[in-house]
Amino acid sequence: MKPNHCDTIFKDDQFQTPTRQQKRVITETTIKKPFQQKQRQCTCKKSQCLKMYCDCLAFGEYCGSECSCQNCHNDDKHPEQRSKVLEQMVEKNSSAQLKCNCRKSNCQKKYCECYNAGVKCSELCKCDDCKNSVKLGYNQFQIGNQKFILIPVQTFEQLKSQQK
DNA sequence: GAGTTTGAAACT
DNA sequence: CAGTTTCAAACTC
Repeated sequence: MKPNHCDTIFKDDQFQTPTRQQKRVITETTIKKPFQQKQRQCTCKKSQCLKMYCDCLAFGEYCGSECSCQNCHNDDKHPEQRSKVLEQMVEKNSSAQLKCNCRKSNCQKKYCECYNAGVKCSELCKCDDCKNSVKLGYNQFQIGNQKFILIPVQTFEQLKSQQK
């Protein structure tokens, strides 16, 4: 599995863990280990945390103590099943495009992948009555009133050292 | 906190 | 490919 995740989002002086919907955008940028990452929390009951429904797995992470999942297989005791799913995930992500099929949310709620990632809906989308007018550049996200900028880890580390 | 709504992911 | 079901998160009350 190729290393392909950048998990650092820079917002003023705070750092946040990206959500599942932001992931597809993130995977195209720089890519390294998460920095000061908040433990992801899932509540999976039926998927055994072995499907993309699981937020932790969707990021290639193990479930942790913060999770309240049931019958979790996203741990180091099920390496074969886990790696199999992750390989499929990488294949999908390598050609991933941000597109939604929203019917009722007008692409104005976080149900919409595009909206949640702060990306304007495109012609790839099949959404109904789209009102998603978010117009941020690549690597930028807006959630509520807060804007987020995705930056390379190296840049992040530079900024961090400058702040001291 | 419980129940409902939503749409991606999975399945057929 | 399209339609349906399953699922967990987003949302509402």
